[in-house]
Amino acid sequence: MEHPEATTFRISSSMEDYIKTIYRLTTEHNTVSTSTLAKQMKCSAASITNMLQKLSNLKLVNYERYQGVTLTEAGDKIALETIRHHRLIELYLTEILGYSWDRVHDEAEELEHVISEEFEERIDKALGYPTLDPHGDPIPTKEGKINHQSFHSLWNAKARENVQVAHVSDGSPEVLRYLGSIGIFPKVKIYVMQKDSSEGPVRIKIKDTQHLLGEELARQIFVLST
Amino acid sequence: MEHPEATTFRISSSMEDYIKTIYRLTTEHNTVSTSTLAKQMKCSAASITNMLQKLSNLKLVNYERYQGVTLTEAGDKIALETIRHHRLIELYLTEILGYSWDRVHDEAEELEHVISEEFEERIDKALGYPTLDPHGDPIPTKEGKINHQSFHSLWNAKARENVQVAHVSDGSPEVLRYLGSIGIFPKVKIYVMQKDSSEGPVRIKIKDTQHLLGEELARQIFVLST
DNA sequence: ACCTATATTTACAGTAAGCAAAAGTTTCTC
DNA sequence: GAGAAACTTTTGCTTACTGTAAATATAGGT
Repeated sequence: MEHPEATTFRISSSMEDYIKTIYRLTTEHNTVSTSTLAKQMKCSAASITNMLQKLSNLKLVNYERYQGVTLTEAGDKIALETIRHHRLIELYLTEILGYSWDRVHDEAEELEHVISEEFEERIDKALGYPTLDPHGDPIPTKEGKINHQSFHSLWNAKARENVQVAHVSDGSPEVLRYLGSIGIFPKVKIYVMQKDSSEGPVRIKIKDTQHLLGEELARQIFVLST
Repeated sequence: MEHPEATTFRISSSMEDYIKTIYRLTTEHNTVSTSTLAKQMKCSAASITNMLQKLSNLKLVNYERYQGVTLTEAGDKIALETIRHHRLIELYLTEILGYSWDRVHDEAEELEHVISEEFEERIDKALGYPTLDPHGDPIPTKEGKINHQSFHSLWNAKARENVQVAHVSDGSPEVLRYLGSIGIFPKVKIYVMQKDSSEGPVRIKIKDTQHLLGEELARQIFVLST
């Protein structure tokens, strides 16, 4: 039997953004510090502390002063709902409305907080119940399940390896535009030609065309060995 | 030569809602009172005064204490932009996403404040640059032109008149569901059979089926004589 | 172990909304 | 045209979020 445990209080857009960011950062490190959050959210550390105290009172995060923060189960659920909205919207914008993939993030960032359950369901259906967003990131299910897959980044690939793009970071429009221009999208096959030192660029081949990618770029491309 | 006169300050969702409401009410009466606004916006008169002062400082409304309010040209422009968003979204939700017409208002009310110029353009295009929303209300152009047409309401129709539905009020989901259930939509032809006193219901025929409509309902249906 | 540098929190202040109650203005009525 | 009623504004307080500056806790180096 399910135990809905419906949150009775109102969750603001702002709170959703904090929770989403905490979710992302706790998948990389076990716990998140105030200053890390401040940097990510581009706001002062004091504001972070303030919000963490509020979220802690609402039992959405586990928070002890000076000790960093993690999400509670309730917080996790909210994070996944918000991420589901975000990624469904991103995919809808590219697939149905013809957006280029570097434009969808900012639009989704706003829309994700206001769409209704019905809107979510209808675009999910229109998209054929997809599992990946335009950048290759998994879309959580309505029940809050998500496929955590840890790919290695192209930067760590070995020379003479055949790989397939799994997903790319969706943070920077410039990066996405460049990657698109050289044909890097999820599912695309790449041959790693050369990877000399740990500092020099990686040389790759996509459909017979060679490219050199610097560290910053290569680190944002996540691949699967084939 | 155009004179863009771009507003440099930030217009909040809340301000857009006030402006939209003032717009609607000034088409019915020349000037709008604080209390009328308070009733429409379901908030206290004090809050209205407060916001009118703010909007007045931003030169979006003409406001003199105790004397009611109207929109300035800049305010009018914002109202029309917001209404354009609202109506395009409503139409998109019904035409493309399959919403029933009684569900679209609340969703549009939220979305209208957050969509980008690009979103607006893309749904406009997807809809084939439409001019009417699902309730028959005109969609302002991007330049802020709108077809003001004053129809008479079905309540004032004469017996033995053939009329065509032009638009219906989109305020109440219950009303819209009922009207939909008896086949009343924009463009539909109605024959007014009987209209006795100024109080009794109006008897109409739609596709050989008769219906009786009370005053409150009939007043929300606007028609064109044919 | 102590002292300093860094990280975090507290305290206080500002903006944007909102409401109730008090005070002020207009309008209606006789 | 004076008083009452109705409406509007002012005042003062509340909530939500954000920021700066000062205070405090933790952690690293010797």
